[in-house]
Amino acid sequence: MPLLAFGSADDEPCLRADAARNRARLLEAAACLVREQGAANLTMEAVAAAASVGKGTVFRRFGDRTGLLTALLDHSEKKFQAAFMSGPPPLGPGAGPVERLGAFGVALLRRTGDELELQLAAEPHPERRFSAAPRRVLHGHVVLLLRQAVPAADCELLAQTLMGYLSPVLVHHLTRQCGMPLERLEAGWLDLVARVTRTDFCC
Amino acid sequence: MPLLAFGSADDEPCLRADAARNRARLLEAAACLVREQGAANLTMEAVAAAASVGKGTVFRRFGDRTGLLTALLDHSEKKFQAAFMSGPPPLGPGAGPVERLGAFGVALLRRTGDELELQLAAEPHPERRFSAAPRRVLHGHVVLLLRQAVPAADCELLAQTLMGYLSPVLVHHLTRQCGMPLERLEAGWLDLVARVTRTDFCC
DNA sequence: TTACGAACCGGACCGAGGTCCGCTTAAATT
DNA sequence: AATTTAAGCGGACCTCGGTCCGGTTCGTAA
Repeated sequence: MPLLAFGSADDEPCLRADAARNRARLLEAAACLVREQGAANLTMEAVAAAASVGKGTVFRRFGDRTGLLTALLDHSEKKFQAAFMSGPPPLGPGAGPVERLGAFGVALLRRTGDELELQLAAEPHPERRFSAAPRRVLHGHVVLLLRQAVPAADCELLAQTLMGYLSPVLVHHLTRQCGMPLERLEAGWLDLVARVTRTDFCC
Repeated sequence: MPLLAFGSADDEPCLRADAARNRARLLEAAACLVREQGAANLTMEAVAAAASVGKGTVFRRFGDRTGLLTALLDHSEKKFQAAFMSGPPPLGPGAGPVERLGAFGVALLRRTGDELELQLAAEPHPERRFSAAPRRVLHGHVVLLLRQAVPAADCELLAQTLMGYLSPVLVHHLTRQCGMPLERLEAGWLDLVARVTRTDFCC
């Protein structure tokens, strides 16, 4: 019963030395291939070959294509999570929930705008689309903010609605296929947040 | 230069007799297989075999897997379109835009609830997800109603948001994976419409 | 009736994601 | 150093969506 040391630095622990080395080589090779020929054209076999590794190894380590792409996005993901969970306001704690919600969407839109290729290619299969870890974290955060802003509403559903607006496929469609500038999406987001969180039934 | 007669009854015209016959056989075979083993397990080769037809024929007729599944949904789709475009209120013309919007979502949620399997399996690839014909029709209708209800808003974006709430994958996740009753989704829709279309900045 | 050409057909073929299983090797134990 | 064992490895293999192209058939027009 071997006891393995913790992972060298950043991610999940307990990988054997050779496994960790291969993992790193695979990620590097994948990133390189994505740079060269785009994420959409990335094939698992090419990654394996570029890393001088068997195809099976890729799948054992990352599960499937989506898993590999997601791993490529992991760094940016973690950074973003840190920003809205413990960073400075208005994104992080310290501002009001509605203001944070606005900042959250704008920041996420910009990040998605940058990594669009990867984000699109990394979209999980329908069954996992809402249960994938990164999505759950973002969703949970939105729920949290909504509960503060509009406690009376069905925040689960509202959060799903808002998250839908920020989904990579929609951003891709609106910016690339419809030619909208990202600024319009940002304005749309702020307006949406304002409408959704309007709690008063005055008049 | 042969001139072909119009299609027998319902759909696109100008199919050669044998082609039309094969098309019908394929649809019937596909429907049968879906009934028997579920839409998710439907393979194109099985459909071709069940219809006693070559594989190439299936793809020539329907383009791809999504096209075939979409064709299976075509009847229900047309019926639904007729209902909100020229049917009785509150779904059809005659009621106010907000009321129609509410009825639209509720009706669509119910329809999706029924055909969930098929709707999921028929989801187009990311590039076409928003440009597929059925989606464009529904989206256009929502835009129309929104322009009447909230002319000052960015109705394109608002419509995308609302459509996102009604997307089959989300409905599947909420009802099947989270166990929410459809009624909750319907209530959520009505609330969402109310929030989004609230036009007054009183107080 | 015959001849013609466009539309159609079928199934061999390809590419890529994903699985499987016998072999190898890192690491803990003695 | 020798032993043990679970984790890791690789690449043959499978499935399935999608393409291709030589042969066939339908519909038309002479």
